[in-house]
Amino acid sequence: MTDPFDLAVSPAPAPPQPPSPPSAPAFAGGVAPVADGIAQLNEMQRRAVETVDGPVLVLAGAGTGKTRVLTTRLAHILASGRARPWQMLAVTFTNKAAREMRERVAGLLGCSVDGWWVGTFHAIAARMLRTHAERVALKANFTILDTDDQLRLLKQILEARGVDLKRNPPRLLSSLIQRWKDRGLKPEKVTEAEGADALDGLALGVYADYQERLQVLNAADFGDLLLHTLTLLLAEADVLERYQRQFRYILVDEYQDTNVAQYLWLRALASGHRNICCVGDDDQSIYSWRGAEVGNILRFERDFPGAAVIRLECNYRSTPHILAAASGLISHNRGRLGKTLWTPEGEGEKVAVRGVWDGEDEARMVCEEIEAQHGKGQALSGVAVLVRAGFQTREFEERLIVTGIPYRIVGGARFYERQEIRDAIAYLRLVVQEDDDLAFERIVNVPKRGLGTASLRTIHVLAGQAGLSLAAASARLVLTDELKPQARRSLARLLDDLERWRRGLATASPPDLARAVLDESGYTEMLRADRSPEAGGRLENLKELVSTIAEFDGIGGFLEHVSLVMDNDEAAGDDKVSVMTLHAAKGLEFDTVFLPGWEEGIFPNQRALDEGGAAALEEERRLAYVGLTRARKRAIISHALNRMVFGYWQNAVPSRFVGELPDGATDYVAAPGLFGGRAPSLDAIGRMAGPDASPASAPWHDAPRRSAPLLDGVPYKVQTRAEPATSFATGQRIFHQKFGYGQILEVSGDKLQIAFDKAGTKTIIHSFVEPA
DNA sequence: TCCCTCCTTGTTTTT
DNA sequence: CAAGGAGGGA
Repeated sequence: MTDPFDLAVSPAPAPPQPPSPPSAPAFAGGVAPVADGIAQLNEMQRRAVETVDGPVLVLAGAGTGKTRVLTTRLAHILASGRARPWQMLAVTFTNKAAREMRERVAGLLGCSVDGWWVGTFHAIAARMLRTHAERVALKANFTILDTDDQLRLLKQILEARGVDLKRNPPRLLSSLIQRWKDRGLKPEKVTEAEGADALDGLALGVYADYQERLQVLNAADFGDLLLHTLTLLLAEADVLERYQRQFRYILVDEYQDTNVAQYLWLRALASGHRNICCVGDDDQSIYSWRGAEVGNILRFERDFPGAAVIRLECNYRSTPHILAAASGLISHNRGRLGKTLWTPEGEGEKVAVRGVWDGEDEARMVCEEIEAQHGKGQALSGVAVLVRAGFQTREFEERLIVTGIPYRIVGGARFYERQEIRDAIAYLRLVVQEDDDLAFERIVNVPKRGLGTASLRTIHVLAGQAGLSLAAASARLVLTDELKPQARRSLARLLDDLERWRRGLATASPPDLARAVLDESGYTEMLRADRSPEAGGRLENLKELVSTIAEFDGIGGFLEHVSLVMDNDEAAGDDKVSVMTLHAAKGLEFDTVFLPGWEEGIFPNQRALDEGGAAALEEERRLAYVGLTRARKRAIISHALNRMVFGYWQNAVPSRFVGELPDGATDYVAAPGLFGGRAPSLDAIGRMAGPDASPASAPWHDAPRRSAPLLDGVPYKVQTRAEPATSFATGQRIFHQKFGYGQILEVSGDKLQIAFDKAGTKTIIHSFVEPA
């Protein structure tokens, strides 16, 4: 196995940067509020803010004011005149966190933060990459692929290799490739042994093909944003130097969630002045499945010797009982740095643990409790239902509707991932960049234009042979008789439309143009004609999309936003109950938190356990810890005894986590009639769900999937047909697949006038013809 | 080419 | 149980 850290940057032992000359503070108006802000901090927080130079690692437990420290620190550095705004780099993990940081800094300093380097890893990487795209053989206007594009591309590659898609689903390949990228490994960096291991070497080959295709398409996926930027920094000394010099201070949020690529990226940038401050909590590391390395926390002190380590342990959020429950639970984990959270608050309610009959009962119990709380004056916006996996939201949603409690599903099917939105975006992408083959494929027959697989194949063949984009190949094909008249006509129409819209880029306002595209393409009409229940909502979504575009400078800016900010920042202002996954809840807090589905198999999730073993169990436990620590006043855990899984009723064992909660902090109540009216002993639960308990694996986990025998397929090439055209002369006899034999009447460029013996006279591109 | 039906197959978590 | 894909018929 490769040690990814071998990629090390030469540590460029830059001279310790002298403290910047105390220039006039850039934010005269902001200095006083910043001083105020600092004055309100506790001692540890203040140290974390004021230890400005050199490497700093802040271990911040849940609810200890992490975000506050981060934003105050940023503001403090600026207000003290050590750096100008563009000399600060602040990276977060999620868009939500980035947004919050921007808002709070803007509030603190009383100025706009537009254009500052505050954002997610991906957004910042994209920004750097656009500036230096040509260094990694991309053009500055490269497309950022979404998951859907990625899968389609992989599917094409697999098909071209003749691989059985059922045994090697694109999703699996995608995640393997993604994992390599997370570790900062380009195809040539993956070691032989590891490459050969993954799907008998298939995966590595596909990875290489995939990267090649992305290059040709002038596209990058999410992983590439980081990977290419890393390449940039490691291979282009001048680029590295430029950014090292520019970013005098670096702040990193949610540091425990960084993956290897991100870590190397940070280390490269910080290796000169070493002014890097990372804030994280090992107990809240819940993204290892995405390549996050908690080890980065430990590595930090090694790579930045002399780093100041500051612990924030005073919790301002939760009651002692909630804190005790969370601490007790997390203490079952072995691999942790260890923190002791304490709170100045008084007693409060114990954590409620409820046993119920089944999922329906659970939803009913939750809704009744919400109504009761609401009756006592609890705002609904202070209530959250946190589930392990997305599909669990459904039964709550149903019950909430019946009960009439306003709610919002956070993060569910994200706005920009909906089909109609993607289609619309594909149209816009194609208007902006006609070479975008993936967008072309997506919309060429949506709405139906009679351009099915056969026509598309023809287009592909020509595109491959002539090295053209699909749109360019289509433009040539419509001048010939290669396609059926009907297909040819509608393809021509589509190309005309695109051309006209493209001209509109200069003249029409972005929203007007988008509306025109949707109407004139027939997309809107298609939805109107659709009688299915979703159609109405889809039209609504498109309207919303069009109005969103108005907020951006142009279509281009909008598309960048769409690719990177895939969440919809729903107005959180309304008084609604939030329903979301535990992952989505990280960084949030609520008065009342419901934690349903604490059952073996669901939480901890069986699949995670099967794949990740003991380490995965600890991550599940951290997830439980994250869930509990979201609660300010009240936490209600529940488990059902019967659960419908895949259409079958299964009886469920309470989660081992229930048994791990410290007795004194919890209050167990079983629904009347369960356990003969008495609570089961928590010991018993612990025993039932203990490490030895291995509940029957769900049916889909039975046997490890066997990989298909390696099909030594044709190496993937854009070209699907071999020979380049031979030259043709007037009068020559030729043969055509579809039209049969004929004689060439005229040669003009790559087009031939041919009199076919049976099919009449037609115009054909020479590559479809062979000498008779 | 498109539509319908049957069948399989699968549910983490997200930039 | 659902959704999505494959395959067959119009």
